[in-house]
This record gives sequence, C-alpha cells and structure tokens, in this order.
Amino acid sequence: MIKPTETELEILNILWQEGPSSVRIVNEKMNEQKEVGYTTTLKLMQLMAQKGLVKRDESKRTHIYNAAVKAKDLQQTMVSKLMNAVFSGSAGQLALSALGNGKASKQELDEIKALIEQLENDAK
Amino acid sequence: MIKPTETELEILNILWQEGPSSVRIVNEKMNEQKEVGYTTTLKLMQLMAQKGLVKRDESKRTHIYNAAVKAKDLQQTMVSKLMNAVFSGSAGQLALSALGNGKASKQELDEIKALIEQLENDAK
DNA sequence: TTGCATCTACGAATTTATTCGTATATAATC
DNA sequence: GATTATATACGAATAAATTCGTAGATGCAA
Repeated sequence: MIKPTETELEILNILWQEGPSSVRIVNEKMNEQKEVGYTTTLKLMQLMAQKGLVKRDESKRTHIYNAAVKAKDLQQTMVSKLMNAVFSGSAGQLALSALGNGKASKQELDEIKALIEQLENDAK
Repeated sequence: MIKPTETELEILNILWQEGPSSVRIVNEKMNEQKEVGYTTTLKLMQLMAQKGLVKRDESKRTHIYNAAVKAKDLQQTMVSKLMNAVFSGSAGQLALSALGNGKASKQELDEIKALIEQLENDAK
C-alpha cells in the first residue's frame, strides 16, 4: 500500500466522501479548510494519479478523478503503522487511547464489546 | 504539542525505551533497523533539542539526551490526529480497526470493557 | 607528547513535499 | 468569430526533512 502524504490524504478523504470528482470540486472542498490555489490541487492530483492513489477518467475535457484505494484498507494500514510507531505494537493500548479520547456511538461501543467477546473466545 | 517527524519519532521511541542516552547509543539502535550515519543522528537530535522534543545534559563531554515529551501525551495527540484524518473523528471506528487488526492482551481487553461500561454510564 | 578515537558544531547537499505561474487548448458566451 | 472562462500540462520556486562531510576540541593510550 502506497503511503499518501498528509495533503494527499485530505484529497482522498474528499474523494471518498464525494465520489468521482473533478479537480475543481476537490479544490473547492479543500478551500473550505484552507486556501489552496487551483493549480496546486491539480498538480497534487496528477501526482497522485501517477502514484496510483487515484485513477482518472480522461474521456471528457474535465477529467474526473476517483480514489484508487479503499478507505478501509488505508485505515488498516495507518492504524497498524501508528500502532507500531507509538504503541509498541499494542492494539489494546491504541484502542484504549482512542476510546479514552474521542467520541464513540452507543452502537460502536456495542460492536466493540461483541468483538472483544469474540477475541476472548478465540483465545480459548 | 510539537509534532515530531517520522524519524524524530523513532528517536523518541528509543529514548523512551532506553532512558537518557548518548547520541552513540541512539545511533546504534537506529542502525539495528536501517543504516544511518552517526552525524545524521547527531544532527537530528540537535534539532530535536532546539524544538524542545528532547532535553540534554551538556555537563559532560558526551552529551546525554532524554525525551522531553511523555509517551502518553504524544500517543494521545497522534491518535486524535489519525482519528480525524482517516476515521472522520470516530473513536469507535478507530478502536474497532485497531482491535480487529493487531494483538491485545486479556488484561487490555478487560480494561477496554471497563472503559466502555463507564462511557455508557456517563452517557445516561 | 604524539597520535588515534570520539565528541560536538555546523554548513551544505540531497531528497521529498508543497505551491504556483505560465503556456496552451478547448468550450461557452456575446 | 472574438472574447472570456475554464481546463490540462509542466517547469520551477519554495519549504521541510534527511543526510553527511569536514573542522576543531577533548580524552585516552602508547
């Protein structure tokens, strides 16, 4: 899995959320957070296409880009990277830190409980 | 909280693990993973000292460096960064991904369960 | 005390990431 | 059909991160 830079990740997030989009759309979304020139976004997306992070449809004048990596897969990759980088590889510690920190819905908490049950059973 | 670069993070990990150390020690540990010149490590650690990521004792000829940030604090920072960057801010999703992915001890799982109980009670 | 090892300081090259201006093509509008 | 808006391509400036060579100081061993 190719590792996106921070800015590339922002673009991927937009594409995951919006689906196939033109550079203009992406640039507009980017500008909601921080001012970025149009050609800057264009260049980034062109580079991402080269790297294989996005694919694009060039059949029309306005090219349409889409994410070439799945959100799930990238989440997985980045979680395990962080896990190794600052949690000595401990998933439990990472999970604790996450839950202690941010928001989780009732439903997610239930899912986690279910997952833990399963892990504990597997361990037997 | 100052954000360390990837390489700086490796150095912090070594310092957390080894405690106060000389550049030589850190460089040797670094080289267990990947070849790095001594002066490269030196320079990095000097820069980290400037940024306040490490502090150093210059009283002896061989300076001794130590982490100036707590592992816990940096974990917290990085978890919330990742949470926002690829999990749309959802702690639950991040926790699920972590647990589904890597290893967690029985004890950690218990802690997580306890934490969830608490979160659910607070929510009432 | 001479010379070899090891240390810090620091300038600077290299690499990687980010940003943008300009050229040029195409489409839309008047 | 001329003008204006909007597109891509691409070179290149800038910024940030990484790497290392060299100089000079200090300690240590023969």
